[in-house]
Amino acid sequence: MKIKDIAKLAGVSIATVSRVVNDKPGVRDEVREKVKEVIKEHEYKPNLIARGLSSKKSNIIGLLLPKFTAYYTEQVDAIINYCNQKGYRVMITSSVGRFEGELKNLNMLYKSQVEGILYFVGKMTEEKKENIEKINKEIPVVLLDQAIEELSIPAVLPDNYGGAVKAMNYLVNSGHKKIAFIKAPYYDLEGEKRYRAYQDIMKRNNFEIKEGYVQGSDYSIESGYKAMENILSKSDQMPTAVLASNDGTAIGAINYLREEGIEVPEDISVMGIDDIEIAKHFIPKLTTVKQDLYYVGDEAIKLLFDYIDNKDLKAKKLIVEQELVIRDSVRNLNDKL
Amino acid sequence: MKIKDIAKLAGVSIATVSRVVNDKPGVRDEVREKVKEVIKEHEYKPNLIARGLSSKKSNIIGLLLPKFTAYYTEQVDAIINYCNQKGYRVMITSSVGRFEGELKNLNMLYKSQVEGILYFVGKMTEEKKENIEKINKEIPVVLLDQAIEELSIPAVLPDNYGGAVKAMNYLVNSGHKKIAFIKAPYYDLEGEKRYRAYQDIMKRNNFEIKEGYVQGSDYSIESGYKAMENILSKSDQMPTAVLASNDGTAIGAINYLREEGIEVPEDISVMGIDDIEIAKHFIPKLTTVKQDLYYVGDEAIKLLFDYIDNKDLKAKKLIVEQELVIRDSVRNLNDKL
DNA sequence: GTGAAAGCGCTAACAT
DNA sequence: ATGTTAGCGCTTTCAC
Repeated sequence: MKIKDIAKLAGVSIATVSRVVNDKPGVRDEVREKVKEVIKEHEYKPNLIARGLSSKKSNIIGLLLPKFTAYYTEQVDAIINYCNQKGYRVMITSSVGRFEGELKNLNMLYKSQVEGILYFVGKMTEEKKENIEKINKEIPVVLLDQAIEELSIPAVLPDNYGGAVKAMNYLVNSGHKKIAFIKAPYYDLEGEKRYRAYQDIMKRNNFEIKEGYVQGSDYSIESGYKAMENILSKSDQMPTAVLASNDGTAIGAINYLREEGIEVPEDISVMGIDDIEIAKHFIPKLTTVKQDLYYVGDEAIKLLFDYIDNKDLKAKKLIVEQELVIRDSVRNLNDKL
Repeated sequence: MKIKDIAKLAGVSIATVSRVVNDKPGVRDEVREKVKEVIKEHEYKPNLIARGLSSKKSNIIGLLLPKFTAYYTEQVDAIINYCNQKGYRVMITSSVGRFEGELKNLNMLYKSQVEGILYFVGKMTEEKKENIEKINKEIPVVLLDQAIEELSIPAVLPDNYGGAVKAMNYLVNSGHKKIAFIKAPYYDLEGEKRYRAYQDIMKRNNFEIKEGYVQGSDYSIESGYKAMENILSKSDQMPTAVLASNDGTAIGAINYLREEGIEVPEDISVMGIDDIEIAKHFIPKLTTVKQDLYYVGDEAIKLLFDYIDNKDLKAKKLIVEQELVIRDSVRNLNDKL
């Protein structure tokens, strides 16, 4: 069934059918009803590809992810919901970490005539920056996870600096002075902000960052376990608390401590960042800083549509606040045990 | 840049450009090189929408999910990877649980001329069955999560019955006789199979399913907590082990037990199903049955392509085996403590 | 081996 | 208010 068939069946021209399909004015109610009837009876469904070609508007939003992991589900969920509800379709792409794949996928979206791209940056590189800048000249792009400081491209980011500050202040207010830190991978610019927050708060309080207190991770639970091991083995003074860059590494750290017979939070306090689902069910329930990822996704897609509607919009960088979630993994040293 | 511009620039016809773009024969090497050069220089990228209309082949696969949750990430990851690598794009859709939304999304995929649909069924209803049957007459559909017994539609399913049997046998071999069960939600047909396995194994061993031993859940951690509470309060004889329908409810159950001061696995053993990421990091490390979801997704997309290539293929229902993962949450009653 | 031309199924400008 | 028609950017016969 195509528009031509419906036109013939309804005894009108294809232009008229097109008008009623698209709810456009200029058709007598009587005729409109008749056409609608025929459409319904024959279950006519317009070919969106043809429509796209003709109208030069695809009604498709492109999504570009590095590897597809649980971290993205809420954001992607928000994006899909918003688009589907608005009558937009979303084309999703993931690059399994390899950069060539990412470039290929970016081009695929471009060739698909998507109206805008939501780009989850993941690991930022110079090459990537160039490509993003280039594509953004043709198609509106909104960045997630990481912004490009020097470029005027809209982005929505969690307030990682502010969130880490909140975490650190909570630790400090709970009486902790010897605080260790599990770092994000080096390429995560946003992770660097958390590290800066850690350093700033330590400095502001005149707490010394002892040797061995800062250990790296790749955000995995396993790397958190390893980092905790390093903190203990490489510090001559045991910390009373450790702030992990995400909940996963916090969980890994706790696991290591337990295996060593060190109680959390009695002996050492551990704090995470993210508030992933398991955080509130882990034992001890994880004290962390919440990042509302559904909200982040929602804001990002809205920003993208703003940007599509008004390409000249000043590129806006939206910072989403994080909020402290106090649970059981941090001990208040001011209290008696 | 469109094909016409390239043709002019290269001094050939658009047909020739089309041939080289699509790596088709019938072009002198010399000319082919020349055209490629021009394409490269001007970064010409073919408009896939136009190609789709002209060739009547969209190169798009549709994905239909109920709500988008962490459970789907691995499967979706596998699907996207496979498609992207094959030069296919994937259009993703999620229905936030509401059925009207699902029907709308199904039509959206249809109108988008997708070449095949991967349908994560979630909750099965009569209405849904009809719609699936109908759409499958036009577009190849492969079902995930749940099959429709009476319809000849390909599906790939985890072997939920077999998996639960493995879990139960492990419990039995570990000396457990008083085994409780946390059920899946009623609408999950696959969950029912796990329940049947539980009943069958209990019966085969002449173990009594005591009152209160079977409690419902909605798969959430919270509902597992609640189910465990019910098991304890409604049974006059405490079980020595409980099999949960998924890892989430197993974790909820363990949390409840710990709060009650009941040790796992010393006092009560708890076993899950799924092997979600946190399972191996939870304390105690969760004994469970592994369902390789990446594999499931991979098989599903392969099956879909088979189906697309050969629509008359006898609809195949692929059952993916599950495997026992022994960790620390089940006690062997045959051992001394 | 190469090009001209006829669509693909729509939308949108232009007539009427 | 309705119809005619010219594209949209490609692929694909069919001639040459």
